[in-house]
Amino acid sequence: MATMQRMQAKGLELFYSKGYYNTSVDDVLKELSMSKGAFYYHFDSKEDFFIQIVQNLLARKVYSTLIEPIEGHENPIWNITKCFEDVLESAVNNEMDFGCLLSNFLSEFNGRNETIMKHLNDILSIWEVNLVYALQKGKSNDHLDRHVDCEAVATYLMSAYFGVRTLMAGASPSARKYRFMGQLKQYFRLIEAKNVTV
Amino acid sequence: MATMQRMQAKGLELFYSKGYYNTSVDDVLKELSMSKGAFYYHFDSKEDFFIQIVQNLLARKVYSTLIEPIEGHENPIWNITKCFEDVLESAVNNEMDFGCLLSNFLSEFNGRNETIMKHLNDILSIWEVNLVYALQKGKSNDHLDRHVDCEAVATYLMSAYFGVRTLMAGASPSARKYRFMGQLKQYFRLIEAKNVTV
DNA sequence: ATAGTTACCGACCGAGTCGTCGGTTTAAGT
DNA sequence: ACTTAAACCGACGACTCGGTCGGTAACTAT
Repeated sequence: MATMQRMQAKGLELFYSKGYYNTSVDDVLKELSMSKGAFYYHFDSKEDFFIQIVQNLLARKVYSTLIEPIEGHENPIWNITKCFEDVLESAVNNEMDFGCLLSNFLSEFNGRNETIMKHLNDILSIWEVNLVYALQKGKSNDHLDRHVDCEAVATYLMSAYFGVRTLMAGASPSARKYRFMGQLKQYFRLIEAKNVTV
Repeated sequence: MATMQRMQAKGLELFYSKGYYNTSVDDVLKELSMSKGAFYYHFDSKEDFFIQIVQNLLARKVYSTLIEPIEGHENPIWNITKCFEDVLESAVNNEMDFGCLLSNFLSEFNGRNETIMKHLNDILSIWEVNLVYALQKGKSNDHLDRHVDCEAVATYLMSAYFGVRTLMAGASPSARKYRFMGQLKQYFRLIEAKNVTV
């Protein structure tokens, strides 16, 4: 049991830094000083290994970093702002960012592995559903303008988040985070209660 | 000459659909019915091949689809809206989207190949510079509110674009494009002249 | 004691990878 | 007709990859 978890944790770490196709099973094993036999005792294949990681580690971490923080009955705009701020700050500090992982893996597997894409899309849609739900609750609590299209806002927020992570990977992450958050806050003023939107 | 260009065009096509690390030189050669000899006569290595493609094809296409359309003295907001609309529409129709390519490659090479990352970042920063310039010109032409932070808007727009492309790759691209563009237009109302922003 | 199960080892296989190299064709120059 | 060089061929080497398999040590049940 502990072995499986060690393998998964290290696997996620390497897949995160080098990508799935660019990380070999031997790479993972070498870092753990373990053998091929141990690996194939616990997992059917490299793909199975990855899917286990997605379900056990990625899904839970996306939940705890991107979904849980925006639950509750407070103003969803404030919650989402705080959530993005936190997660981007940890990204600046080179900590593992599970939302970014999701976005990277979506790019890497898109059109290349249907099975894995399905699992990733499941996580994506859970995030989406929860965002929409949080926004709708915000509407009924009079935090959001009642003309707001919650699905559209959710799509827009997910886009913006994925995009800024790609961009931050390129150069000057700190400056880009700052600029991005500034504009996001501007955007949020639009959908706040008391503003009229279409 | 013609041979090199055929190779590069096919190379871009395959790297786009399968990724760089997941496409072998033999894959490209097989589709062209050409030999290893021909390949290594024209290019030093697979990496050299890719860099040539980036400089010759990707850079030019990014220019013609994302930069040229927003040049000129008209309202940059209108230009950018139209530009994004067009390029996302072609993405919906499964045509090759060079902005998306840029974003995919940024993910794929991030932390894995410094040399290639440098070339990609060059293209990225050309796009950024031109966006900022177009926005600044819009400010002096009174299309944009004069309090707008052009760098921040550019960062935000690039983020949003990259993100929505990642998201559209997942599922229901058409619906997501529609929702995204709707919110983008809302955002643009904020930075138009006559609105006050911070 | 013995038999069975769990967890693990690591040599090995075949397929595929990038890149090399000796050789061939084609076309132009003299 | 002869030389030369550009363009191209494809077998091959060196290596990496995911995955297999026969073996083994430790523990448990009987």
